[in-house]
Amino acid sequence: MGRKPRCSEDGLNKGAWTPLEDEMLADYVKIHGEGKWSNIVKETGLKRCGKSCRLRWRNYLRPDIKRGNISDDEEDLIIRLHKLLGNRWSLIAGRLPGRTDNEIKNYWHTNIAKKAPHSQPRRQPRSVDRKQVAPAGSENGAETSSNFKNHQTIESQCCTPGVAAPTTALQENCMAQDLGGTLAMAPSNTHHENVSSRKGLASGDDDNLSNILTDFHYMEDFYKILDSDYPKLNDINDITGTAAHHSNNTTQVDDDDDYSMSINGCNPREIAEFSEKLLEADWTSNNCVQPDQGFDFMSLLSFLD
DNA sequence: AATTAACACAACCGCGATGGC
DNA sequence: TGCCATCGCGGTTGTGTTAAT
Repeated sequence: MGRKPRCSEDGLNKGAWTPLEDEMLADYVKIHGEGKWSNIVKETGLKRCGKSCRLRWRNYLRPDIKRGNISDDEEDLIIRLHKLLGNRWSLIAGRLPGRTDNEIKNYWHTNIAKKAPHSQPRRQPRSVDRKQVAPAGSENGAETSSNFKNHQTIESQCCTPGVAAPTTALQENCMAQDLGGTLAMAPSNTHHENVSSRKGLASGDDDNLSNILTDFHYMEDFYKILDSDYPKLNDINDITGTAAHHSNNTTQVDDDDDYSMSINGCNPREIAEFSEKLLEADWTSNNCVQPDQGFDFMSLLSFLD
């Protein structure tokens, strides 16, 4: 719907940015702030489309950008988050202070993906004319990029029509409490677009129960993927002191509740509450972690351990 | 030193989502 | 309610740099 003309039209510049263009863009943002990218052309005379300006600012000019030298810890976190989230680069970037989605995506393709046992090089050797390679979506093209798509990611689980996960209530409940609390530790601010808006993640709305349940399937895989120790969940119970009864008793749910039954003994209301809790953590914004906010990077890493 | 292959990353493209009118 | 402008995202491409021959 209603697409603007491409950047290449209207006599706008393309390709590498010049220092002068960078300066003009930075000056504009300094004065007007981020957003309203399309006004830049009108107000500054910069011959770039708004889209290009936004990208340049977000990926290159922003003052809090940390460039180059992705540390081992960061790489480890990227790998784990990728297992968790799939190719949701912006979400991954949101957990890596100063890193951009583009940078992480590039880093993944050039450094991490090729280390993966089952992955193939992203690009064809130069001897192969790229024009002859089938475009993405066709069988050949899909093969190249599907190394990532085929990853058994939680995202794919999320997108699957909701089916109650076959995990035990105890596991779900414990994971919920553990994960919810841990995620909440991450500094966050609100962002108009969050996980729920993109993927229909639960927001406490009864209509989203299936999504909630799917998300707990997600949690199950999450722990599997991260090689977590399920038996340790008992220890978590001891800490939270709230989940133990679920292992022995089927939770009763109010009759007037839309949740007509408990799911494997796990109270759906608790699931919903957890989901809300989960969503309190902003998983999308690159701004969620500012350099001066003391982001507990190691805490997140240890959580993922 | 010249050529070729591979890498690294900036930038572009198309699409979906969202909000305003 | 539908249209349009805009934004944000993920996938892909282009191109400069580096390594290998």
